[in-house]
Amino acid sequence: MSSKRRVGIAHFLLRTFEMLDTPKLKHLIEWSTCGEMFYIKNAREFANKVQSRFKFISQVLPQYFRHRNFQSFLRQLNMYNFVKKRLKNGWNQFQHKYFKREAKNLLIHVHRRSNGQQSDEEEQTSIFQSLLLDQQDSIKKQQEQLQQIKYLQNDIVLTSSLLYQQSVILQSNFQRLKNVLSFRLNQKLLYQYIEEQKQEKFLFNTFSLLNKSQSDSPKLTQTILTQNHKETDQEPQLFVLS
Amino acid sequence: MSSKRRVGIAHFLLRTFEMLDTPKLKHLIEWSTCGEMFYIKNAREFANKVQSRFKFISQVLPQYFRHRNFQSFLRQLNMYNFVKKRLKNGWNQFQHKYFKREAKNLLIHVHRRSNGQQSDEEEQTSIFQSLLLDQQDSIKKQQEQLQQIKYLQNDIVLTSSLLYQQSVILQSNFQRLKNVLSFRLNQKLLYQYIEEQKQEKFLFNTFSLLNKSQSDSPKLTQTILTQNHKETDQEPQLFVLS
DNA sequence: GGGAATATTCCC
DNA sequence: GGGAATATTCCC
Repeated sequence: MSSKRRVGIAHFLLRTFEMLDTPKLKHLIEWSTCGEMFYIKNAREFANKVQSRFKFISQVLPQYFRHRNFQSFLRQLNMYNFVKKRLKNGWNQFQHKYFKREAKNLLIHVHRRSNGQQSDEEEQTSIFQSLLLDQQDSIKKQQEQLQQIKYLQNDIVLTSSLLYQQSVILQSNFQRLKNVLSFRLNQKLLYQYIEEQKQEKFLFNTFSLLNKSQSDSPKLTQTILTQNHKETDQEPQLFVLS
Repeated sequence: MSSKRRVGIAHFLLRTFEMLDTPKLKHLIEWSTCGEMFYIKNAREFANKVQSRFKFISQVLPQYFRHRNFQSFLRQLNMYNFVKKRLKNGWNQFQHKYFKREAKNLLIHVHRRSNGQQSDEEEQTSIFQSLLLDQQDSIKKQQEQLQQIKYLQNDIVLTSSLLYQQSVILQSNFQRLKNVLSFRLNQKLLYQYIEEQKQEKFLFNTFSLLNKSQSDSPKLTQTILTQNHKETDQEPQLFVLS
């Protein structure tokens, strides 16, 4: 029956998919949010007809095909049975059952039409397998993202922990200095010191508030507090002059 | 042909799946790492035969079935054509083609055996659809996880930033205090102060080292440093007595 | 070299 | 949008 079919994916489909995968072209050609269809936003510029005095502004179509005619591009889409729709804002919307952002493996099922109509029946099993492969790709990508986030999170926890250590010890230094000063310094110096205390206390309160609002995930804060508490062997409280 | 098949999923399968989904039971019944099979680690306790003087320690089987006999549980697994294997460490391993952690929708294809052998042929399409649904579930769950992690990470970055602010301002206070002291205090007090300086410098160096080692993800540190730098309008350097 | 599929152009 | 001619590629 359909044993004559090409093995690979049509060049036209690959190039078009490639275009859609190029962030720099988002202002001209872009997937819909859900990735089920795509838009061509400015056919003129997309086809590279915009001329600025002596040279073309962009080089889109000819970068991907051997021409710079929007009509030819349309003709191809048509041969592959894409459904075109003209949107109110002037964009062209194109859609195909097997042409989706998250399902590159489905491309193999997009067939060029030769004579009249093409046979609508496909090897359903083969299509399912393509879908499965695409989904597996998605899962793999997400897992990689997760792994990277985890690594970064470890770094962040470490950084936070050290920052907290530093602040606790600084506080402790302040404490000792204060003890000395309370005996030795004159009244004027004490006033200045009190001002600094207020400032410090304000910061500490800010931080406490932040902790409270993180009720969804108190783990990090918990970790930092306990961890450092042990090491410094000192209450991370603020001392009060009185 | 196979039009006689049950509509829903067998209660036994659902309950067993549920058990495996219960973290508190991980010491008794748990999926393998890959989720392709599961283990029962202590048949005796799992079946709720362990008695501590006057009462049963756990209440596993009877929470899910109307009995507390491991043999009955085994019989069910057997009727559903699970493959049993006894591991060296005493655990029981069970496996079924369509009973997998990440493929709950496949459960519909686990059939109870009525007479001799069950028919091995399945509606392949239906199975593919189940697999697709399961994978979609996985993808959706992971996306939600990713989103939550991203939110948390934002919070953490904010926390770190505030902590760093605090430490920089404390350092600056120290600086000012030192300037006063260098005029007013006697020699003995200065010595003590120098000691504190050393301690603080040690911490700061430690922190600097940490930053260096984070070459894989220097973004956070970068953010913190620049952000705070602007706000305090002061070099976060250590001052030296000389 | 040449059949056949795909790509591009032309035109109604 | 789609038929048809031509151009190009692929492959035996």
